[in-house]
Amino acid sequence: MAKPKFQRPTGTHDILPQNQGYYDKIYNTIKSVVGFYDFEKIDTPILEDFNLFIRSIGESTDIVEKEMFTLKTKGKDYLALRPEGTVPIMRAYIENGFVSLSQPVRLWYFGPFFRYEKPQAGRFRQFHQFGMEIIGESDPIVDVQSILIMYKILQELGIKQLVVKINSIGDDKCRPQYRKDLVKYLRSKKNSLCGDCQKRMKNNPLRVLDCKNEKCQNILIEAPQSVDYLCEECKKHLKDTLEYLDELKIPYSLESKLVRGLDYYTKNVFEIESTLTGTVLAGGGRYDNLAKALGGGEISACGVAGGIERIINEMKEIKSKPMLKDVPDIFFTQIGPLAKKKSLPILEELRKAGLKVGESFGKSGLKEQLGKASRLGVKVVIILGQKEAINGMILIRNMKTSKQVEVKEEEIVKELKKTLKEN
RNA sequence: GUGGCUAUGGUGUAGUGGUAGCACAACACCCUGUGGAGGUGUUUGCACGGGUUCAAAUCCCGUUAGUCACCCCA
Repeated sequence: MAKPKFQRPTGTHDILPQNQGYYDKIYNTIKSVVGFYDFEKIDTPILEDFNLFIRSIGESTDIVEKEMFTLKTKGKDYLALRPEGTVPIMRAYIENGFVSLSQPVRLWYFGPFFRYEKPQAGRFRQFHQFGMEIIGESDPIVDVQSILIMYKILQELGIKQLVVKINSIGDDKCRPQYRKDLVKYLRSKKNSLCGDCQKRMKNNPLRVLDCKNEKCQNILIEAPQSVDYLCEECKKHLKDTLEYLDELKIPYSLESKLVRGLDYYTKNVFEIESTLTGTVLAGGGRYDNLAKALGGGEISACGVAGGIERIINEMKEIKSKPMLKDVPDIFFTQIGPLAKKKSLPILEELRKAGLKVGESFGKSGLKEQLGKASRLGVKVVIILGQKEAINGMILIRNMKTSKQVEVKEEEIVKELKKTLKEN
């Protein structure tokens, strides 16, 4: 590397032209799928009140404890770069009075998010997520719709080897008892747990469940499982969810140790994983307590979010093609100063007529210009030379047949359309 | 926050202590009037800072950055 004076902050990326096609393809795929399911797009600010996230995500979660980008404004507001999408949307739902709309409200989003973490595969400080939230509905069928929609989007992007991992972590009625028994069990084995887990036991005991330390995993084999503690309501919710999934023939596995790091989840939590690479491409769940935590009412909701960069990695892995750049059909060449002067207005005329035209005005040699046209693979080249410019004529060259005709300047649009049609 | 690995033109690479090379790309000219070519030429580099040595791209230390793993997560 030279020694650039400035470089990107750690964990951020320039999305280069050659990668834009992936973002475009994902965006368009989402748009077409969620459009069918009647979702509407929402964009929330990238900056939010810092406390919004503490209230909702949980004070002792990693996201809040160490992963937020925060800043103080000149007016002394304490703000944070949004680390995830669900909480701002719930805030917007409450703030904009969406309770009075017909429920549920279905919203989707696509945009950048920020977490102060050490970058590694599929994880950056600025990354992109998209997601869907269904707010104001408690029926498990919308949980399944969330899963289905995400599943279909991934499939339409070419990612077919997928499995849904699902669990229920209960609600306010049944989770406290489970937590109590789990802590009791863990405490009895405390000395065999890893250091991290001893800490988690206090702050966030459910998190011990997905510790990857082998010793901890061995201890957890005997640990109480959340599904055994579910109250009638949560149990039915999970059972219905699984039945709907069976009906859709979506492969899933019940993962008693799946928890997820955000405090606002209740009942169902799930992840969609690539069986090819083992990467979690999307995750989500139900969050019936979030609205209340933010000062709204009792509002049931459910959502799912996907990581764009992880999906792009996966697409590259399986050679799923990005969206292709659309190339012009026509290329404009000019020779001589008079032709050059006339070329801009003519080009404008062509643009207005809806034709896509390439050019290389900086070049003067016809050979070079034709060469570029040829490389682009255009079908038709317009040649405006000195002689033609004086006579008010213009040449249309068919690149396939190498035949060219001379037409009047004012008939250029008509003649071009005719030539394109013939090809 | 912890640990492993890596760092040579724009890109991809060779160079294991002794003259920094190759390919592609870019640009210019051959060439202001007809096709992806060719020829000729030009530009661009050892991440940064220290140390060892007669001599460092090469060995050592530090920094920075990248990457991978842990933590956590999309």
